[in-house]
Amino acid sequence: MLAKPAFEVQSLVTDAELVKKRRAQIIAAAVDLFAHQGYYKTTIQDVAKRAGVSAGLIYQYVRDKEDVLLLSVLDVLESYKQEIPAAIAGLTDPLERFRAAIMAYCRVVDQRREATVLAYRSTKSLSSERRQLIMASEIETNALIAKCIQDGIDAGLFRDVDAALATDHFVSLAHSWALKHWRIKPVAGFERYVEEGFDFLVHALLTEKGWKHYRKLQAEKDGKEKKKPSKAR
Amino acid sequence: MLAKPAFEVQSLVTDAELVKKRRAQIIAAAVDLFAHQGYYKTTIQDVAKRAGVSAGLIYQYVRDKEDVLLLSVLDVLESYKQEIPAAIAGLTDPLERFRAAIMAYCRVVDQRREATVLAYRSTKSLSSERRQLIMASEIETNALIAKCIQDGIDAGLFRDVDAALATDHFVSLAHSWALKHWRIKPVAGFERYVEEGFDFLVHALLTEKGWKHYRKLQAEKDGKEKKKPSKAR
Amino acid sequence: MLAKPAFEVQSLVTDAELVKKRRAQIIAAAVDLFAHQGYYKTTIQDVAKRAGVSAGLIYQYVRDKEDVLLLSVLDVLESYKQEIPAAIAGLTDPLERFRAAIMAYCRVVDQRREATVLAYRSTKSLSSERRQLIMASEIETNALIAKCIQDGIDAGLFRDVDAALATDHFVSLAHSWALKHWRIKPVAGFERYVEEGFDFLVHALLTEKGWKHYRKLQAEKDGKEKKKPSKAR
Amino acid sequence: MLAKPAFEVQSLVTDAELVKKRRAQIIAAAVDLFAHQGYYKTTIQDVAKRAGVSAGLIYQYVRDKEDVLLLSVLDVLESYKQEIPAAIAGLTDPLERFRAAIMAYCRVVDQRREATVLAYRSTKSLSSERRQLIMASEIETNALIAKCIQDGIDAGLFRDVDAALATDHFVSLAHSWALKHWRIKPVAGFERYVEEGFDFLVHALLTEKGWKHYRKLQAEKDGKEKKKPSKAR
DNA sequence: GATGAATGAGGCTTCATTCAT
DNA sequence: GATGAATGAAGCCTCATTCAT
Repeated sequence: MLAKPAFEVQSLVTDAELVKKRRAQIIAAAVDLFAHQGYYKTTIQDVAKRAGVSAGLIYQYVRDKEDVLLLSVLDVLESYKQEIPAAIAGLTDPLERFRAAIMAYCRVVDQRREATVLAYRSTKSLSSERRQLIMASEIETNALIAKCIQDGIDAGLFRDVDAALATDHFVSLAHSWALKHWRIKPVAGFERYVEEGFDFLVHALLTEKGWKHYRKLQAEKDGKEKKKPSKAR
Repeated sequence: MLAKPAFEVQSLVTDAELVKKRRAQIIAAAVDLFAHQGYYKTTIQDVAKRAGVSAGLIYQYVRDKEDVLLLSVLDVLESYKQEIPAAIAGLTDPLERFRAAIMAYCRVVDQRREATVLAYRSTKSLSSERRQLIMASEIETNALIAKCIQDGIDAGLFRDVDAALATDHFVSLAHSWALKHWRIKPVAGFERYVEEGFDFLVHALLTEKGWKHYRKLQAEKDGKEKKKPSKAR
Repeated sequence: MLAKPAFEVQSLVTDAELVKKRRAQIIAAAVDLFAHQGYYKTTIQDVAKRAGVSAGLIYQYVRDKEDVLLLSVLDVLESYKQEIPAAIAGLTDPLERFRAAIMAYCRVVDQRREATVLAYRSTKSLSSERRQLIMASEIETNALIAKCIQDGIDAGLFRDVDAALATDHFVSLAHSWALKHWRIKPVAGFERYVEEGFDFLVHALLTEKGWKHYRKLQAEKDGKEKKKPSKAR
Repeated sequence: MLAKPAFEVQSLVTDAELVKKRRAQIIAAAVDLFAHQGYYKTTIQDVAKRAGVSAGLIYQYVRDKEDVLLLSVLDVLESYKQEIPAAIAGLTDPLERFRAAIMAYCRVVDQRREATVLAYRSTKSLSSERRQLIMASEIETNALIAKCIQDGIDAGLFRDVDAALATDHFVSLAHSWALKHWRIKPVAGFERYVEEGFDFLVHALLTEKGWKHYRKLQAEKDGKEKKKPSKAR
């Protein structure tokens, strides 16, 4: 999924349509391979073979191997920036919006679990210049979450905490699912992990007023679903 | 700091004392280099030079380069297992113990920030067999925290949550300081990050009874320190 | 300047006029690039871009990259064969003709200094078959000079030396200006280099009779120019 | 022949004796291959094989392939700087010394004909920094010749010409033997080429006094040798 | 005739590992 | 036990050449 073209990376090929197509091909192969065997253990030949192109071709679309990594990581991060807004579109209640945003974040992390780990591990392998792009993308995503929290604060549902710092706890929730999957999965499936994780953290955020609202929403949900009552109350 | 010898790694040299000394030498150099330039960009020759030994020597104390990584990461993780018990020794109050444990965790992460990132990034580079050792170490550390939480639950100070899952949120707090340092540092120094982070998360844990106790402890602390009142209440 | 079409090089294109035009385009770009960055550091893509054509096009007018080099070097050598006869046309005095020939040689070398160096450096890079063409061209040029010397000998102005061997000294004069430019230029500009160089070498050639004639010509020239009296007498 | 160690090129190996030996090995192979097939057509693997070492080894003694070229060319140029002083040591007569110097120059060029061509062709392939070293070496050699000429001028044997410019003509004589060998060899063997070449050029240099001296030396030589009377008188 | 995307062979270089001293 | 020179496999990247459009 090549969300937003990383126009910063130059290509020798001029046809924009082709560049987009080829890059998608290359990045799809690269994300897959990098995520599973790591950046350094994956050769450009591997990527080429997986993408069904020649090794030389890759160098018509990226400058070097590191560029492939950059594009791969950006591709993952861009998918966050796509999914979160999509998930909260249409929702108006601040608490619901916030919940939906976190759930969407967790969901996309789950869908691209290995890729998320890749993004985590590989940023340091990039040149400082390229690392900036990654960081910028991460900041953008965080801003989406922070906005939800701030809206909750403004609505009196959340305590008046530093939205940016609070954001990190929820972001960590999503990331940890990928990073600590090996440990968490055995004790809790994705659903329970996310539900309980959110429930736990939101406890730290809700005001008295927020509490009532939260319980009402839970009740509605439980009514509809009649299942998975969270253990923590 | 080579806490507990990773006896699993074989050495050609028999003198245990010498093995310990040489490994400490090698690992100190390796952690430093791996943490700053990454595992793959660091050569064995680099490590040898930094450690003040010959490249050949290293192969008398480890099987291959990956062993050096394993020992390096274990070294970092061991330091967690050392610091946390040391920090809570002597404390009896469950809340105080828990707080001290988390603070110690954060502190050691801060002291070895780059090394913590190394541990995070590199686990996947290890062979599955070696990765088990890392995971085992992490589980041990987590158990230290989980025990504190369980004690709090048993004392009626914390809600009856899944201690293992709750542990993760606090562990993430410590790890995030290293992983997201570039983003967090500018908005909050270590002290504030840790204080507010703990305060935020503990909100999600405290029972009514726990609340009163927590406030009393805070008051005592503030009384002693008369500074840095946390913004979030 | 594509003096005489190197008809030996085959082209896929049949229209002779077009071949001539395209080759001139390609060679002009190639000479420039080869001369400045060397044959091996110049890619066909470079040449194509400079010539304003596609890389594929070049292969419709030459067999391979070496052909481009051959044509480039021939182009340079052909310009010698053009300039020298042009310079002595109209002159009848053997000494004047000789002088004019050498001066013309030096001048064209000066005008295409980098290209001359290219011709020097690159002959060995060509296949033996192609090298023959280069050598043949050089021999032709030398013959032009040798003829002048022989005429001088026949006129009793020059000693009865081996014209072919004597030719080399004067040819070296011209070539050295290009080859040793970096060293000579700082101590002597083109004018002085050529004047003194010719004056020096012609000393070795003149008979008693030639001497008188030479001095008369110099006097006439000095009379006209009233400047730059050569230091060597 | 590794005349003077090119200390400017760094090596990873510390043992100076070994560096000298290995470099000699590598350079001998490289000069040979570069001279015959050209720098770009020769691979490092070729050099390694010819030198009887592994490809990796070479990189313990040079930084990159260009360094091998630099050392190769310097090696050739250094041999000039060795031979010329050796040839004139013991001689006192300025004309004899000059003659001996030129003859030595021609002789060493003849002995390392292909290598001389290499030096000529390859200088431009070097980075500007490395090219400086080559130029410096060439200037040193020229200074040896220029000194001889100046001595001849001071002794009243040679005309008062610019010694540096006159040097070039004689240097060209030596170089041309290598560069134009394919053309000259068929018409004149080395002996005749050098004898006549020197005789020709020295004509341009001698004063009346020098002339007499030169003829006397020639007579002595002819008396001793009773052969090869030069055609030019 | 012209284009330029695609190919893939091949070279330079690095570096984990070995082993003779 | 320690050294460090030597090895050689392997990877990134370039670029001459081709060919479908």
